[in-house]
Amino acid sequence: MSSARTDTERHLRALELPVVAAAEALVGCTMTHGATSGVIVEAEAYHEHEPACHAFAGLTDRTWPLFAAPGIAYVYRSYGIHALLNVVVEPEDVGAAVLIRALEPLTGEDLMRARRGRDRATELCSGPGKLTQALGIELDLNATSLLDGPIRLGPPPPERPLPRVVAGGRIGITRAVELPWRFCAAGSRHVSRPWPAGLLAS
DNA sequence: CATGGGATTGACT
DNA sequence: GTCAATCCCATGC
Repeated sequence: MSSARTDTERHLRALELPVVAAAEALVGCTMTHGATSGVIVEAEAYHEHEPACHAFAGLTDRTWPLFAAPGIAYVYRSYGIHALLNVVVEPEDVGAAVLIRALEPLTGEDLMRARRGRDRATELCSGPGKLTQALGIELDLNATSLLDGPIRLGPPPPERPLPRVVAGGRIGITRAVELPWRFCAAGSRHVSRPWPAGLLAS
């Protein structure tokens, strides 16, 4: 695929892929809620067969959206404080999702600044808890469709080259840390953390 | 039913 | 670098 051409179906194709490929393919796509939107610059894959995934515990009151059809949001409370946004993928009855970890702000930056109480563009959406705050996403949007809204997953912005993607270990987990299931837009200043030296080119 | 910990962030030393 | 905030859920007694 040419990196100089965007693709209006990329987000839809990503929803049909296995979760690791989906996480990589979603980098460069857009996420929109109301007037705010951004380009995904960091995402991580989670799958029920590995212990860092909530779905590892099986089907529960908390995890059921992970086992639902691809294209819905899994939004959960982290550390009692933050709402974290995932894109559910893989067929129904398979628990898998892509955690959206960082966005490059595209529209509604001033509203993001007001919600976040921060000015610099790189402080608005550079973390999974930050971007939900910037976009106004809370737990009431759990299990809603990412194709019909209110939150919308969309294709990469037209006329923008797709980013090169680098892979590395996932952040903030204690189990299955060896899996290189974190994907970042190479060179982006909007990621949650700079990638370590060991990151592999994709 | 009590408890421990977490896919985080921001403030502070 | 350290640490508290804060709450839902899974686990174990």
